[in-house]
Amino acid sequence: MQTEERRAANFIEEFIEEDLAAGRYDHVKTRFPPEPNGFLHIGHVKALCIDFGIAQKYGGKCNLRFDDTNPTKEDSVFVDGIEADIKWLGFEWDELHFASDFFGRLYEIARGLIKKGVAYVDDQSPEQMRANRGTLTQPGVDSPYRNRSVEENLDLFERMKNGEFPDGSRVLRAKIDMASPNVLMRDPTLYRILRAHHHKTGDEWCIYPMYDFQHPLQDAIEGVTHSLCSLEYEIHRPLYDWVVRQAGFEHPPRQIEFARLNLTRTVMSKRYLRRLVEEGYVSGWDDPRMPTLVAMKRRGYTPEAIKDFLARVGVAKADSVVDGALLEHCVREALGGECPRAMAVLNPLKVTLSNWPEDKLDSLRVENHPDRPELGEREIHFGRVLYIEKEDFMEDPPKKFFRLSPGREVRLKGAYIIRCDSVVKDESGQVTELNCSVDLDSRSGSEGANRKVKGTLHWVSEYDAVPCEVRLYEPILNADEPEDAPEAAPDDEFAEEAAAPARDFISRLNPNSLTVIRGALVEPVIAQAENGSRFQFLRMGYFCKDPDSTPAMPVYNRTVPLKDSWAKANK
RNA sequence: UGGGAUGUAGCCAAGCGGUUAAGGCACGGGACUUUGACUCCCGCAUUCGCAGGUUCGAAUCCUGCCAUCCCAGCCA
Repeated sequence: MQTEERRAANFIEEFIEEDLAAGRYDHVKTRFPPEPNGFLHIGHVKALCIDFGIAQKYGGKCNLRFDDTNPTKEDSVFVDGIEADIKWLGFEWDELHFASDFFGRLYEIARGLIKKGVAYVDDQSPEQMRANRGTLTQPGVDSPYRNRSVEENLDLFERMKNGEFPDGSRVLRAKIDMASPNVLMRDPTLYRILRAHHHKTGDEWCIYPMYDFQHPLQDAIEGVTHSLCSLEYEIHRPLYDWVVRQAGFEHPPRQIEFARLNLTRTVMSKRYLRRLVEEGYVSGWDDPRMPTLVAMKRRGYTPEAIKDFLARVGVAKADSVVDGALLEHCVREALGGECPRAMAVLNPLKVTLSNWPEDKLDSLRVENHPDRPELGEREIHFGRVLYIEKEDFMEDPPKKFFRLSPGREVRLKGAYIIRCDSVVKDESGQVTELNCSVDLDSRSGSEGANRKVKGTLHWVSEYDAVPCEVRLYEPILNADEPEDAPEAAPDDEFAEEAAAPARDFISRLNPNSLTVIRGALVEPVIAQAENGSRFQFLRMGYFCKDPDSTPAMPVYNRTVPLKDSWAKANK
């Protein structure tokens, strides 16, 4: 192996190496700062991989910090969930912090800004503030309360804290520049009055710091050197720097922004995910169709697959939408070498072998993995009646159909070669059963098995078959339509809703995102496995046993299907 | 119409003035195959949003234009 010099893998690492080389920092410290208002999704994992990955690469540490400054949206169940998710991924944080543990210190820093004359209490209503903020093209105008004395501001701010004023009646603002072309710099709010029960501080506080005040200070307090965040915070950087500088920190952290992850046919906004859960479009945050980590875990994705995916996606500043096929590829690659194989017939078609004695049972040894003999073998049984996949039989097959059809032969994996002699149909003409004959000399492993046969099918004997529920998934959103027919966007005055796209994302939900198959038949190993167990169901994909399983009815989620060039060719 | 950012193949993404523009996914072709899987070969941008300019030489520098994203929460 040749020596490999450490190279910056992306622009963030380039910046860091420049900083290190220039002596601006002599170490690297990062942080992952979620708000505990929901579960982590794969978009967060991109940030996680960057924050933890960079700290590790440069011999530094990464903190986990909860930015819990808005008690109306946060809950400790999310704190627990996020911690569990990060551990599941295999990351280890250095220090664990809560912004709320620093409310006292933040309050003192705010008082310091007031004393410096760069923060003031504003009595304007939210409506007045909005009106006076100006627009993107017009400057704002100063608040009539902007030039209060330091003493009055100090007094008012303390009384805000003491609960003397109703919610929303006053705020603490930074005194910067109401005419700034960057709207965020037009005297941003630093503190608001909010009576809400906080998951950690309870009712101790009735004023809470805003993100733009808390976040940079918390970074500085923790000694973060590089504060990595997504692109939408780019405009906040001047304010971030302003706050840290005004607070007098000597070693200001450097904020660097990168593009967040988007995936095709995937909902990634926390607000929409919440809506899917609350309105019952999915069964919960861990519904396997969700992009959350709890859902991916339940579906059968592994931490390695997810991290590999993010490594392949890379880090850059261009807005992008990554093809979900890349994620699936990473999942298959991670599972392919590991998962034992077994057979499951999702949509059974009964096969009766005319030349096989009624009560004769052959015991067969089959490999658990084609490339890993150390994974051993298992025993399955072959009898007169067995089941194959409905889609593996066609009465009038097209060219290149290598499966079963009248008069044709096919190999049953690990067993015998059979030929279809006749077809049984119901009144409506549907094929309900096949009569086949076995080549008795073709038992797997024997001399007679050593001949070319068009196709090899998976199967389960009636003797072995255990009923199973199988759940198949597709992306939660429909494929993008070529033309986005714009729906009229109602002029709504609610800022909260203004972010909603013209077209309701609910109308884009894929009606086929979940298919439940109740009549599947599987081998005993599959039925008896523990929840969370993974198998490759031969030719059908990777599957993971769901916690909904009962002793009477195992339930499996399809993690991802196998590639299927036949299905593709048929489209 | 203000400010901040971004534009390299179907999708990501290297490239940082000097021979034929990395790599992955997707896609197409072939080999192998008791999984139409896996694996293995081969192919896949005369061109870097567009137009000019500088230069012996430009995806890389300059100018202009176009497109897209972000910002007017007492959310983060």
